Amino acid sequence: MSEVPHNNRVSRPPAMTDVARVAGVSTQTVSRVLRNHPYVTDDKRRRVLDAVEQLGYRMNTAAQALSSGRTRTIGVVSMATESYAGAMTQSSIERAADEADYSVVGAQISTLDVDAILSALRRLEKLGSEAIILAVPLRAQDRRIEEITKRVPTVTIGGSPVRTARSLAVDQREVARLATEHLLSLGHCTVWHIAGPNDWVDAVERTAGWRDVLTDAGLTVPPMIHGDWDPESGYQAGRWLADRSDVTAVFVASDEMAFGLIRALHESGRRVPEDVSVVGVDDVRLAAYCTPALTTIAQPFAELGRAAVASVMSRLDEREDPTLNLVVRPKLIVRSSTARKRA
Amino acid sequence: MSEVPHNNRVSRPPAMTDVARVAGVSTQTVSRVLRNHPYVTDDKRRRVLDAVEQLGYRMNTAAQALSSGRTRTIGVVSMATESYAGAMTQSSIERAADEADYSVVGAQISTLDVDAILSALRRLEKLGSEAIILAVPLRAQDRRIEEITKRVPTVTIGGSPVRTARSLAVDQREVARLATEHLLSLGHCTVWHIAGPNDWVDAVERTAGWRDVLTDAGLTVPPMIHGDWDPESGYQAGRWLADRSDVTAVFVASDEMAFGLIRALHESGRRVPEDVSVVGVDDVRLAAYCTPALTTIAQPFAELGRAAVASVMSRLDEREDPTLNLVVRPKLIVRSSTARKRA
DNA sequence: ACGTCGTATGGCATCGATAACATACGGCAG
DNA sequence: CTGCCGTATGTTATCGATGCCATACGACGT
Repeated sequence: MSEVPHNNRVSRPPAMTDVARVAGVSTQTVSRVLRNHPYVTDDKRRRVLDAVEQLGYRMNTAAQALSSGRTRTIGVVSMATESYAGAMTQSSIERAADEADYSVVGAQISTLDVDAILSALRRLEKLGSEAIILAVPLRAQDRRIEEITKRVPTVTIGGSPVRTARSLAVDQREVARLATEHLLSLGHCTVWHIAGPNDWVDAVERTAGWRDVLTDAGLTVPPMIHGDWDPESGYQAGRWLADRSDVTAVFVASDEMAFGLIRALHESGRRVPEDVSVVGVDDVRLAAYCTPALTTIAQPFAELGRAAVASVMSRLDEREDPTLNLVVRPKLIVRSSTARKRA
Repeated sequence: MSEVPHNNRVSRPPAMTDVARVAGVSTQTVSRVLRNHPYVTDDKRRRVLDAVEQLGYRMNTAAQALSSGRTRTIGVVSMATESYAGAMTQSSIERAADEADYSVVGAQISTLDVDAILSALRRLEKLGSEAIILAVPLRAQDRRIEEITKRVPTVTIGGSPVRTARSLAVDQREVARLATEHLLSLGHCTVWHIAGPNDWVDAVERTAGWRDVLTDAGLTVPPMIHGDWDPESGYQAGRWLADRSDVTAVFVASDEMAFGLIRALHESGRRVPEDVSVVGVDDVRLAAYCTPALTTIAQPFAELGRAAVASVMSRLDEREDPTLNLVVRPKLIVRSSTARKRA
């Protein structure tokens, strides 16, 4: 052995050989103890554990990954984690992974296109992610993406189903249906809609659900307005809607835009819910506390994140996927931003 | 060489030797090309790159980490990333790290105590994090934590300064001062305070700042109420405050609690801002769009996250820390929840 | 008494990349 | 013409852990 190790670190943290030497066993036995393999006597097991304790030894993840081919890491591709839904999902994924003793590496994309997603996926694959959770609202399917998801077990959350991946999502048409039917049931003649951006599946699905309900009921479908999820865009939409006295019910694709809308209506002297009923989506934490308290559709983000982790875990362990029959239902929460249409 | 590699994978992804063989050079040359080392002729460089392209080769991170001792990974310990502040910080860190071509592994803790933080830190260290960003509002100092931060470059965000780590934070006393002085300047006789939990530094600092301003002005310090950051706790506090007619100005330690408070006041028939002025902290996205639009103290979370990354990066590269003279200032944003005290 | 089996343990090659060292070559100063 | 130096490239040991195989030992059935 030369004086200086090739990577030039002078004093290195204890390695398995150190533990083995102190415990008077082979590295192989140390390895077995640490991974709870059978065929180790209690005596040696104890000596190894003592040595580990004494040296403050912790296993080198890189070496383990290289040798075993397993990284105990899952990758998460996401977008807009600073939004309520994004943050909730991300955070529940991390907690669930943590419980399974897996680490999470994130790859955030800032633009919603195939190239961005691809580069994120490639990065995660290179890092050796054993599984990937794809939590982007991508609509397009892409062959190159599917190639990667064929190699590494993938679950998509809320994105369009990649053919080769398991897909978990709240049914966004159902979300729209709940909202729209709630408004119709209050006697409104039709329901207006402030949609999210067209490249988000969720947005498109909500729009479709909204349109379906109206069409099925034989009602006219009012022109749709597009927002960008930001409250400001809801506000702008509201400025425009406030002038039209025939607007009495609006389904807004997100709570944040909904509050923007309500503010605009308020400023124009149209009261919510007396003059206009508003339903949002997400049930953000402030929904119940702003005025008026917002009627909205809650989505089980945390459950979705947990389910995503459970699903990929089951695939890694070659167990049956516990989420196969899982149905995550959106839920209408009626508060004070909706009311029966005035005569 | 045996037929089956020891880790039992049948067809492995291309390794550097494969690239070397195809390009007709040694692995060393491949390595040099990939890391832009000098002393490689253009001819070979091209052949290597071609081979890389042809094989779809990507370097094995685990092997690289093991061999070089560098993981290009930074760890982030955080709490409550589903809150606005947490999500913003986390997300800005990831973006900044990404630009430096570093990956981020997160370690979320669910309880705010030294043991939780320690185990998170240990996990990150074991994963080989080259640097750690400690974004928890821990108050206590702890020797075991400092031991780790001595080994791996650490920046704390918004936590109490660990002696061995660089600390970045918005001055929370200043936050409180801005809020309290704003309210006093509107003619209020004193300012009430809904604080955050006592184990959060930020909360304690805000309380201290609030108390200082009142004391310096020779005013009586009203009893303080503790919340838990959740809007509901602001609401509960509001139920209690609403009965006291001498309450005309409240500084709330977070926007979410502030909206809870406002709702409670509203329900009790006390108007904001006519009867009671309210200032929050954070400037959440909805602050400007709920009614009344909330006067609040904005904090530059994104800037803080970027600065944290810049700081640890500079230490890894042994450059001068660009954030040494960085001052991140909170900013008062006056909206409609505060008004001059009525005569 | 002896082969067999299950338990317990160690030796060695290996994963994929990098650092350190060795080597080969061409140009240029003396 | 020789020796030295900078460029260009290959060889080998190494990082730290694991898989596979060999081996050793005691118990047990025959």
